[in-house]
Amino acid sequence: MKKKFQDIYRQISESIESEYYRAGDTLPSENQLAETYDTSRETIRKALKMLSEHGYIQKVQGKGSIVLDMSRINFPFSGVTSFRELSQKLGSRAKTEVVYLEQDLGHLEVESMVWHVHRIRHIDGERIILDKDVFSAEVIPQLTKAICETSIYDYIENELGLTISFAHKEIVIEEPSEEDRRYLDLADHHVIVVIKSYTYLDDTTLFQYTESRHRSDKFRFVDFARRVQR
Amino acid sequence: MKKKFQDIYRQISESIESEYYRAGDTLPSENQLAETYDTSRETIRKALKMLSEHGYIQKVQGKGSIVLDMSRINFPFSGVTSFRELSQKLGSRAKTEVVYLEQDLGHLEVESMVWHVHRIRHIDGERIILDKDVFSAEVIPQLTKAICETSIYDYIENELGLTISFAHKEIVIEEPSEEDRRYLDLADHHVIVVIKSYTYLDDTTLFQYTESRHRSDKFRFVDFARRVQR
DNA sequence: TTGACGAATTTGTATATACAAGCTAAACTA
DNA sequence: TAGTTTAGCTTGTATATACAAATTCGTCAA
Repeated sequence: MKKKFQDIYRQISESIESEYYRAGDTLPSENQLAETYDTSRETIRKALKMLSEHGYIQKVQGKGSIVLDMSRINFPFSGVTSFRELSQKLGSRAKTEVVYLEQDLGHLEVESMVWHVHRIRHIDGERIILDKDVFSAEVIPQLTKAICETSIYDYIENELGLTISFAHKEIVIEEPSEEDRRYLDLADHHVIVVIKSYTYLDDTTLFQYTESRHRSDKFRFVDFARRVQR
Repeated sequence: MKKKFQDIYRQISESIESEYYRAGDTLPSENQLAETYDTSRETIRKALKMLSEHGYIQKVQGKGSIVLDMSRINFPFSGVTSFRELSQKLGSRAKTEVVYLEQDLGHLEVESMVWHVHRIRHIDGERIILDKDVFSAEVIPQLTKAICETSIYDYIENELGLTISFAHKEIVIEEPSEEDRRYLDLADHHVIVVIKSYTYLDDTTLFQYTESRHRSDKFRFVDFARRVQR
């Protein structure tokens, strides 16, 4: 199937990012867009719903769809994103170093075989982030240093054909552990920002637990949030 | 209008929270639900979409809608939420103290009249959070100490009839300022978690800038996030 | 001039139909 | 028995229609 509404979403979001539509502008009406893209109004509405959820536009009944100012969202950390995808924005400034890779009998929801991966994320030559991952070996039978250095998410989605779907995340502040001190360039920063996340596949199986340990001065979390209705 | 799909969302979400449907269960099919609630399948789908976005269920094509384990989300901070709404979960353990309330010519997107509100949030008798708000006086003509002590959001939505819609948020770690030291019980915690947020109304007007300054040991950010498609 | 009213436009909700795509389990075949 | 196919279920996408609700703006009247 074509997934027309996703194509339309992509086209309009690109038009907003390239500033063909500017912040404050009103998009063409749903009926106009339906004619432009030779489709039905409902399909347009699905695309606009996505744009609204991702912070591109605000819909106002009776008025239209107003383009929002996306420029403030310059570090889209929200959502489930891999360091690989993030580092593409940083370019050559980011590097990954695998310091530990083992398979053993561990605990991830239930007792079973798991992979342990510890990685140091370098940014501008400094060791800023320590990622400690636990992966289910049932889901990921094989794991190599090369995969860990590039992108595990890429491997899971494109090589294994699995679909990563959602995550529970938690951010807390901790004292640096002995391990943090060894692997990170802490200087005189005396706290660590820890992002703990449980990541799930399409079929709701838990396949990853991560502790992403950040040097506090380099940590920044940016989010776009809609008010939830009660 | 009735907004059937919201009613259905509420009913099903309550059924999940009361554990009528348990984690791992499959909900009745969309066609069955449509018959049960005497409505069309599209209306059911809108309700299920909301449940999915809020982390209640996971939809799997060809299989059904699987109930997720919500129990890990015990401090739903994500989304745009007021301290008032949060403190309801804390019960009598939370208290608000207004330490500053002034109107003057300030800067919120453009030079105009604004309200400045500084509030200390007490939890279990300790001064944990310092909230520094800037409100547009155009949107909120009148503001009293009593309103600031209960809930400004409540006042805006129920008294003024305005609709709070979305926010840009940013979380960073900072050194405590002189003000932080004066107003908070910092003990020997030497960093502050700062949540900066810009909050907007329905019609995309910016009406609030907030710096919510938390003692780091009491800070916890919990989130449910779906993987964004590219 | 000002206010009230109403028509036109825009988004929101509800319903119906059709077919595609993915999963499961029964039926079938070698 | 073991593997394959198929039928029937599930959710996903696309389309069409109808009416409700909110906004905008022109028209009309006092």
